[in-house]
Amino acid sequence: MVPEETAPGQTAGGERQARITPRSKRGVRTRNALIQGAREVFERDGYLDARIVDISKAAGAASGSFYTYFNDKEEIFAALVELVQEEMLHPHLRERTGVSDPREVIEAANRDYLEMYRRNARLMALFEQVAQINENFHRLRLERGTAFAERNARMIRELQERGQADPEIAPLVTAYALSAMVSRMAYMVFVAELPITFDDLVDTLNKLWANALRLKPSP
Amino acid sequence: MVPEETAPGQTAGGERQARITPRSKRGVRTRNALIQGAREVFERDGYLDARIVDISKAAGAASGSFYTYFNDKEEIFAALVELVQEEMLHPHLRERTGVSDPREVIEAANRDYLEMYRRNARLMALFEQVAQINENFHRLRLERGTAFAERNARMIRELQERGQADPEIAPLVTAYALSAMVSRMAYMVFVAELPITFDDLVDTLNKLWANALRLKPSP
Amino acid sequence: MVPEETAPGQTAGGERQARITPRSKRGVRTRNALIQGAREVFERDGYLDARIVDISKAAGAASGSFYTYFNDKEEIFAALVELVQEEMLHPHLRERTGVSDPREVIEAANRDYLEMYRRNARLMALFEQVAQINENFHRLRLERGTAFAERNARMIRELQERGQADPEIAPLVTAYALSAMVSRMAYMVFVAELPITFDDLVDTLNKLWANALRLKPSP
Amino acid sequence: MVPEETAPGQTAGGERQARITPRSKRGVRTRNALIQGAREVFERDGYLDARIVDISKAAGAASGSFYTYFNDKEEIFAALVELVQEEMLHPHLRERTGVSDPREVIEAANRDYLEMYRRNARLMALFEQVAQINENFHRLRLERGTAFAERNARMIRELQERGQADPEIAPLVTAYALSAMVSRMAYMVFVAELPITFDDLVDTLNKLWANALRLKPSP
DNA sequence: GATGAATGAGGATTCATTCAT
DNA sequence: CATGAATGAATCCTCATTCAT
Repeated sequence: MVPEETAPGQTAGGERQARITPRSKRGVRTRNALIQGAREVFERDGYLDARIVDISKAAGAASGSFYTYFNDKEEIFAALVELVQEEMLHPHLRERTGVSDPREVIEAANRDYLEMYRRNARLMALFEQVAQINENFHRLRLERGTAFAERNARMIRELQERGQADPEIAPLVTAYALSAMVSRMAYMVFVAELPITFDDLVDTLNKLWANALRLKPSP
Repeated sequence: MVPEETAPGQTAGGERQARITPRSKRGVRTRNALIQGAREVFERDGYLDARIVDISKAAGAASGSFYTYFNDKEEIFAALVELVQEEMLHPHLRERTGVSDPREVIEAANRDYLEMYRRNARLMALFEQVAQINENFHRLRLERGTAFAERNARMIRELQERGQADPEIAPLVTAYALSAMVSRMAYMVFVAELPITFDDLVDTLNKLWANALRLKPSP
Repeated sequence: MVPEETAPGQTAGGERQARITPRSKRGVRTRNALIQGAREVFERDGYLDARIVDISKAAGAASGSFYTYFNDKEEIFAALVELVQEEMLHPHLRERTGVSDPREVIEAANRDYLEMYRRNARLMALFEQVAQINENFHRLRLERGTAFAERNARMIRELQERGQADPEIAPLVTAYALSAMVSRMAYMVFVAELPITFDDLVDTLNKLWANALRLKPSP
Repeated sequence: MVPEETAPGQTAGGERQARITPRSKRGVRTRNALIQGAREVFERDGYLDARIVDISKAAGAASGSFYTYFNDKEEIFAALVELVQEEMLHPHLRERTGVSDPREVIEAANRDYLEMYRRNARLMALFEQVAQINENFHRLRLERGTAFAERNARMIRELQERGQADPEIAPLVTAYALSAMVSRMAYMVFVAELPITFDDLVDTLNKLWANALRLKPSP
């Protein structure tokens, strides 16, 4: 029950002269190589120390080629984010049809999120960093988080109405807070490498969610 | 029940040519002016865009004077952090002797933290940013957080032993998680300006803490 | 009585790898499109800011195609000049056979020149600019001007011999000077948009010519 | 009787971050060295091919020092123009008090202008070039020319009123045209090196002025 | 100690020209 | 012939750091 706060999809920010979208096969190859190169360099050096030349070199291209497809670091970062999004959310798609026990839904969502985070730890660290550095991505992440929290808040409200959750807690604030808890812990364990096992993390977070909402125990 | 994760105290990082500690009255004045200038510029432009010249100018000093006292931006930032620490924690000092109800202790601590965060929002935003940018401050914040979480974990363990808290939850992970929740929410409300009132924030976070730990209700 | 100083005909400059002269119908079409594209872009952006890619794009061709026909910007500019020359001089062709009164000849020539300049103001501005930028076109324009001035000088000398013009003035310098006056005024009115009406311009320049040469009044 | 159209004095164009005006003696020296270096390089390579590094090098300074005082080539060019102005107009100041014969006034002015032009031919060529390249200087020159022409037009009108000049010619257009004639000829002789002697040039231009205005002969 | 100018390495960006398809 | 992407040399510009006064 946490935001996919990490993966901005829309273009973040204002445009300058839009660079081309490759028409030829070769163009597509180069553009992709650049994005992969960017990923490599970003993950290795961080956003700030990533230089255009290095990205190009990592892509096996000349530095000028970078500008065929992107205006600057921010733009290729946005492209990377977009590309990586599916990749990251993919196993999230495992169908949970038929699952109706709220506790189970929440637990599965948390686990999925944490697994995704673990798989993409370096990338998530990068997103975290860029959100602190770049206004556009900062905003984007907030918007994601908001959309997500509103969905969760709706769920909490329903549970309250059905008498299955603590009626005293404010749904929206709660939704934000519990998501924040999970995503921040994911950061601390998988990026900052807090020595906590995956299972302890999942278990504890799930229990905390359940307790916090005062969910009725599963039958 | 949250970390003072924000205020590194030891000098963060390795040494180069140590700059002077001012002896003369004039020296002290200049050094302080520089730190205040740094604060001004950091808060206005962010850590990355803060230029040494601007800091010096804001301090009414020549850019060369900067190097009389500091080696670089990182060093003056550390000095700023050190200076600001007391200022930030000040009203935290309100004595809570005699308070023994755990719920009350927790609620007071959360409220204090959130008030401090609100008062120093710009500075906290800055610390958050720098922790993402600078290895040394990143590490420092983790250490703070760890020390803090361990203290909280101890408290949780004691409550569990006294039968006052859910025995199922792992104390350390829980301590980390709940602190993370509070500090992250502080960021989102006071820095990102999520439209949530202060009272709603405090209330909800306190309830979530209490629920999460399954504290027995206050008598 | 002014130079067609604007339209270089010979190729201006040295040779490199000579590009092809199109044989196929398609080739002719592309080459012409490029020249028209060049005109468009030159007039819009000026010579300096005109980029090969833009010229090609304006021609509906790929940037590589440019080099099938031209080596560089200078070369296509020369081609443009050549092409445009006829276009510019066209109504100049109005026959003035039988006209023998020198004053009338001069007045007609001036008027024709000024009309041509007005019609092609953007192009003339461009030529003026390029002559200041490019050595070859600079020289070319001088040569044109010289040829033209010599012709005019001859005319002046004849008038002097026939007692119809001031014998005191040096024919060649005068020829240069009066031409310069007319062409520069054309620039100032039609390019720099000095607020002077066409008729005032023609009239005054004609009177100044007549006065300067001390032509006997028309009978 | 020609414009000092060549020497813009006000700052030409919009500003960015204004660079410093040197406070120290050393600063003044460097700034001047840069302007002299600019002059050297501009005269040698032309405005377009002048590179910042070369200007700095010619000034015996590092390329970064350039930016201490100027934002770009345009700005140092403006400074050069300003500096050079007095230098150029200096002997122009020769008092002509007591001179009242209009013919004499005109002849002296023309001669002064032509001498100035000859002395500063390389610089004047440069100004001519830049006026064709740079919008701001283009405009500036026009303004100068206009102010100048208006003064001359006034003089012509007075002469007409006193019956000393051809009443048929439009004063303003005439003023523009005759100035244009002189300045353009100066360019052609001293820059383009048309093989005309200084005396022939002065004499002829003076005669053409006198004729054009139909000045009464000097007594 | 303070000043403020000088330095120059470092990185971004453009665009003419080439060349494989 | 046409295409359009790739190349990389050439400049511009910033700013941390040094240093003479």
